[in-house]
Amino acid sequence: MESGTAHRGNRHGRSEEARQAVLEAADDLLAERGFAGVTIEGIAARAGVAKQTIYRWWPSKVDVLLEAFTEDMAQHLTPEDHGDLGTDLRAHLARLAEFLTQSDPGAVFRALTGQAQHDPQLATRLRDDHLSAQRDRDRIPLLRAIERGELPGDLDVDVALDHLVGPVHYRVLVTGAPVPRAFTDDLVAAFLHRHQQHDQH
Amino acid sequence: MESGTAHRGNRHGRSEEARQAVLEAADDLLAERGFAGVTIEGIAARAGVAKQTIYRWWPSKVDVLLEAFTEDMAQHLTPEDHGDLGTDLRAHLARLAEFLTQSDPGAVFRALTGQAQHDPQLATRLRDDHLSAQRDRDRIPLLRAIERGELPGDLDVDVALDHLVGPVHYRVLVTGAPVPRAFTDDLVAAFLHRHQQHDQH
Amino acid sequence: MESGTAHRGNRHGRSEEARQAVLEAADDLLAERGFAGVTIEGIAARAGVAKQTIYRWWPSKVDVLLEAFTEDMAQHLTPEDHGDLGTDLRAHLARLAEFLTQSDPGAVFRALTGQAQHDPQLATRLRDDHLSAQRDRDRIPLLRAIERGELPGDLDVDVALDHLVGPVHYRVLVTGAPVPRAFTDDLVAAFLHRHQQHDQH
Amino acid sequence: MESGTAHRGNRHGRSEEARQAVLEAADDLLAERGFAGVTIEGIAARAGVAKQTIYRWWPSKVDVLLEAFTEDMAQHLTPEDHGDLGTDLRAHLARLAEFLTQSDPGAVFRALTGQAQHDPQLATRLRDDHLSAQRDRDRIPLLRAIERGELPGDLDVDVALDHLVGPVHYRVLVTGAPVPRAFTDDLVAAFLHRHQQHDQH
DNA sequence: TGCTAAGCGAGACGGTACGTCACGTCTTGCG
DNA sequence: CGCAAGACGTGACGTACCGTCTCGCTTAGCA
Repeated sequence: MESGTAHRGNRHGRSEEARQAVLEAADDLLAERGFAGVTIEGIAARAGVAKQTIYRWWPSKVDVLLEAFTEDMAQHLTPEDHGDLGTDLRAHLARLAEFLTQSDPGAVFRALTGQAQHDPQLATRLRDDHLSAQRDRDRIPLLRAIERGELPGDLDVDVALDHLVGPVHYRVLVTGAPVPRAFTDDLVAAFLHRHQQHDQH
Repeated sequence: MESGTAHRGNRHGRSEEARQAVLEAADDLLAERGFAGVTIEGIAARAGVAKQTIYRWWPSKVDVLLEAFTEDMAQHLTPEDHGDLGTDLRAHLARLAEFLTQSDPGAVFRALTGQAQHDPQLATRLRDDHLSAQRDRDRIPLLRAIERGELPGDLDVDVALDHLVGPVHYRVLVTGAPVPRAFTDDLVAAFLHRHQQHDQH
Repeated sequence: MESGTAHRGNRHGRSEEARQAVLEAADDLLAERGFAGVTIEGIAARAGVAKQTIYRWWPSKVDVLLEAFTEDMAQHLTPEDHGDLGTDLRAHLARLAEFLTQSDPGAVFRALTGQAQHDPQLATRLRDDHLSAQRDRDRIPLLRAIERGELPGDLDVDVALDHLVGPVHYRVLVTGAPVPRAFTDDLVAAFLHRHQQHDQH
Repeated sequence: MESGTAHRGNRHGRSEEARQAVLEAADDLLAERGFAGVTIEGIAARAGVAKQTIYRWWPSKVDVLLEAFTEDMAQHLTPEDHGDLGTDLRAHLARLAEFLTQSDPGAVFRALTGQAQHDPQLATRLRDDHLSAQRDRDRIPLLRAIERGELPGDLDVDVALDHLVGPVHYRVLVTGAPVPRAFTDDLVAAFLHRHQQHDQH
């Protein structure tokens, strides 16, 4: 885009080159030195970019991380359709656990969620711009199951979601315990046991 | 002990007066200005204490908050015994929700948990020194129920706990959604439905 | 040069405005509160300048004073030519005494010379960068007199200078005795008596 | 004195042991790290003495150094009587030069004189308590010469002294030039040339 | 084909907080 | 009652980043 040519200084708007360098530098610094080690000065130095260029396009360092984060999130965590609620949920929760505990964008998510505890504005932005989209994706298997008649039509989908993904986030953010497949499968089992007992077998 | 006399600087060690002033100042600053507004300089100024006195006894501001937090936590969140699992759990989860969302030490907990996402050492300390004690308290109603025969002896208590308190923490730390009594009661209902089905109806 | 425009922070380097404010503040503080009262923090506060700006350009407070001193010194203490050795020397020594005991830059000189007793590096710098230039100026009347034939060509000019200015510095730095015109005139008389005895009477 | 027994804590007055340890520690620190490296805390630590013990007996670190200095000074620099003014003066100035440039107490003298440029109170104390005694000793050869008739009775002895010792101090404190025997002998020669010309032949 | 305006790198600036050092005062318990 | 020990309030140190600013270079699109 932008005609594709690299350039330093022009009148066509921002340099895509600089933007990418900033996002990568921020990601790298987070991985290498943790959240506190991400500083505007550090990003600028590592990206070979002027501080002013960062301030021109991002209000703060969390915004840089948010943008870096956004690019990666949707690819992961879009649930597939296996035609069966239990299979869908087991697969999705397992992917969620792996995303949160293993992936680089998962690390960014944890850092941003941590920072959001200190910064209500960030919390709001994180929820509105990013988590709500993810919640929408999370909802898909349940809505499909309702359509299929596997779940009652009056199910409170949001509460159901909290029961399913809540314990996973709790382990990741609070106890630090691992989130093995057995744990996520058991969550799904509990959920199905409650809401599908009469339909089962 | 020590006959209770206040003293400022002597060979018996630290001034209890200064210690209390620091802890209170840190708590107040967290409540008023958030985690970023808690500063060693700010604590010192508000507590009427020298910076050096803080550095003498606490390695960092999170250690001050941790100590302040410890003093408050146990009082809250020790579950009572109503002789009935459902009643115990409903009461305990409601108290937990209220602690996390309404109380001052709950705010400290959220801040420390947030910071722990950036600082693995803090995460470890928080879990080992504080959360594990709370987990032990959380376990009490379940263990009592097992003794009473209300729950099967082979129940995985830790997993059960994650199912119960996980969604509450998830709402508090991630979605920011409120945690009303209906939500916690429903968590308990789901739990009882699964593990006490034979006794029900 | 540079068209003389003031500027605060740009790639051409430092702000002349800030530089002047720092030098003046340092001078003022020395005059008002003495050497111990000259503080980087104090200079910064009085000059309305950030501490970092001082550290960026001067390694220590003595360097600030040295620079402030340099600006003032040459104006004073450049000997005039009266065409006569005795007149030249009497005028020059009187000016020196007045400079050392009465003037602000004289106070800076005393402070720096005092500090140089504690700091050999400063001593070297003070001698090489500043005192040697002054010694060169001091030498002028003697060299002119040699050219005129008033003094023998083989006179050891450096030793002669020590005889002339040494007692003045001694009173200023050590005994604290006043240095009246009679004292400096007498020094000149002693000097002329020794080296011009054939011309006398 | 003090009954001679070493003691830690008693009611017989101060501990001579502690006093000596403090003076030695101060001297050592001055030699090893310079004036800025002499701190009350450092003296206390090295002497194995409590800070309070130092503050009890000395108002400041310069007082410690002053006391250490006093013990050494008189031994040096008491002029001998050779029966001849020129011999007396040449010997005395040579001893003075050696004291100032080579000896440990000479280093203390330079440090204290340096500090006196920043601290008028110290300057006064230094002059009244120490330099005036030395001036008295310096005067002896001249007074003896006046008695012997080698010098006129109306000689201004103080001015004469300044002419003799001033250039030596100037080299030591200001230019840092060496003070060889030739320099001091020449000072004496100049002095004798002026005041004894009629007696010479 | 030069003019001109926007994005860029560089980096100085006024600030705030950091964590350290030494100050001089104090309070205690031992000898 | 002098002493060792050492905690205390105070204030300056020198450093790291913050977010703002000014500058000169580079480059495209317009004149």
